[in-house]
Amino acid sequence: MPKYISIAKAILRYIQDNELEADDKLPSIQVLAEQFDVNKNTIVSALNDLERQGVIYQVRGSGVYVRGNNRKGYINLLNLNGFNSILSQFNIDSKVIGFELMEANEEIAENLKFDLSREDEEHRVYRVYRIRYIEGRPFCVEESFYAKAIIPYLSEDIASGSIFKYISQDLNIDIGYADHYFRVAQLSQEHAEYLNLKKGDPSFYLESVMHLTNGKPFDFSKIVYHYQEAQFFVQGTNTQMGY
Amino acid sequence: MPKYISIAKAILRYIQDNELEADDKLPSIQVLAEQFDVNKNTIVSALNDLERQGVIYQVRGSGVYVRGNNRKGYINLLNLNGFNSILSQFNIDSKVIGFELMEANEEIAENLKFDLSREDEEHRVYRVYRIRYIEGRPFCVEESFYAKAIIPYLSEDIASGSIFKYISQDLNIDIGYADHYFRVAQLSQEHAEYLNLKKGDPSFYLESVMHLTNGKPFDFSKIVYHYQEAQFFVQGTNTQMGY
DNA sequence: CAGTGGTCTAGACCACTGC
DNA sequence: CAGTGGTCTAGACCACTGT
Repeated sequence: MPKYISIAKAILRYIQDNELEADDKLPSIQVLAEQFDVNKNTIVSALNDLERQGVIYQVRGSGVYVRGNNRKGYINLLNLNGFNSILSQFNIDSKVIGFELMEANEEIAENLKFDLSREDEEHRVYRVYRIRYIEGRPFCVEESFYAKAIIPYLSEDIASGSIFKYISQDLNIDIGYADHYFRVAQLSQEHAEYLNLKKGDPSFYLESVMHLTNGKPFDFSKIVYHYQEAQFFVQGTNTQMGY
Repeated sequence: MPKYISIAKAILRYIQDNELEADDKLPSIQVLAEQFDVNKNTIVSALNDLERQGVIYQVRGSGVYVRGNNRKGYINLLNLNGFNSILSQFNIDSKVIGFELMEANEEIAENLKFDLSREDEEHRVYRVYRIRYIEGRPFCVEESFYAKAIIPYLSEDIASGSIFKYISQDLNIDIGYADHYFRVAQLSQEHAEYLNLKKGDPSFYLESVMHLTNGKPFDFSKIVYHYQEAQFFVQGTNTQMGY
């Protein structure tokens, strides 16, 4: 692991352990460089990483401050698949209600960038259909498709836990980035039953495509959230690049 | 403007002008450094910026690739307030239905971090209530509160255009970061009328707090989106910092 | 193994804040 | 004006990809 990442982790731990709140000041870059015995630029990299994740903000000429969110009960949308798993203070549990190895249909192929006209390509996907619970309450219904070409093995047992953890830690596959698309929709009868709601109730509908670090998509997911449990937040940082 | 920012802009323009698509390859860092006549590290900074914005992805040992196209008709959530305004290919129009200078109530004070017990502090905010149209269709109802201490002047006329542009370009105020909180809700009678929908219809409800680069919040907004028009996307990048 | 991205250092200079 | 963050350079070395 690069120095700047482990330093970023250490700073994050420092913030959490000392229960620093929003707008509390961190030591200066110079001091941090001395403490960690690295060059100033390495600290700058670590801080840029933390800034990007919404942990801190930096003010030129002044100092480095804790950004700290946030409202309780809101879930970081960019956190969903294990990304930036800071503050994932929730107990997540899963019940698998469908599991199979199947051929990709058109929708799946498009999102996972399969070329269905090629015979020599692996077009099978693991389909995982599960209800996820947060602190014991039904939270969302998730239908995920994992490219077998990239995820060679998956089982119902694994799917009942954290698939993300299995992929990144056991298979040692590097997850790179994800695209999330979402909108509001109305519940179908089936989804309503799983979520203890009524047909036609509003719902939060999310589609995600996850990619490896080399740009290959390996997971396409469709998730229907319980509208009373699903409260999200996203932290944005300006980039000077507008216009 | 820093070199790496203008280089990032140039690269983005290059991608757009040449209509590069997802997974197309960019010149190597070395080549870019020669072309722009800067040090390799400056190119690295520019590319990191573009990566953070979801424009490209980098593969070690291989090259730099365009991350590219999102689905059409989806709006970048982090784009809403002028952030990363790449691909803002929409015509946005506004009709002001309420405008006043008022005292902050508790909710506003909390979000803008006013200390209401202090007599010497400016607690007034500009309240802007407007309907926003996208390509002529009602898109959302927005109620925004701008801290007068930071935004000294605002008018109904300005509010009918882009307030963001006014703040950043005319007032020359540096916008730093924003927190977005959202969930699904049901429409009130009033909102339904503005959006040409029915009371009780599902809606996408967003609250945002925008901050200056020095961490001071200056805008608190509550936005109700038309559930058929509001389709969003967010691009996430993994950070190696999980767990 | 040649080419490419990723990290790190040492040092310089600049822009800004706050006393 | 001292301190702090922001940018940039020159150069070194490492990790990985693809042929």
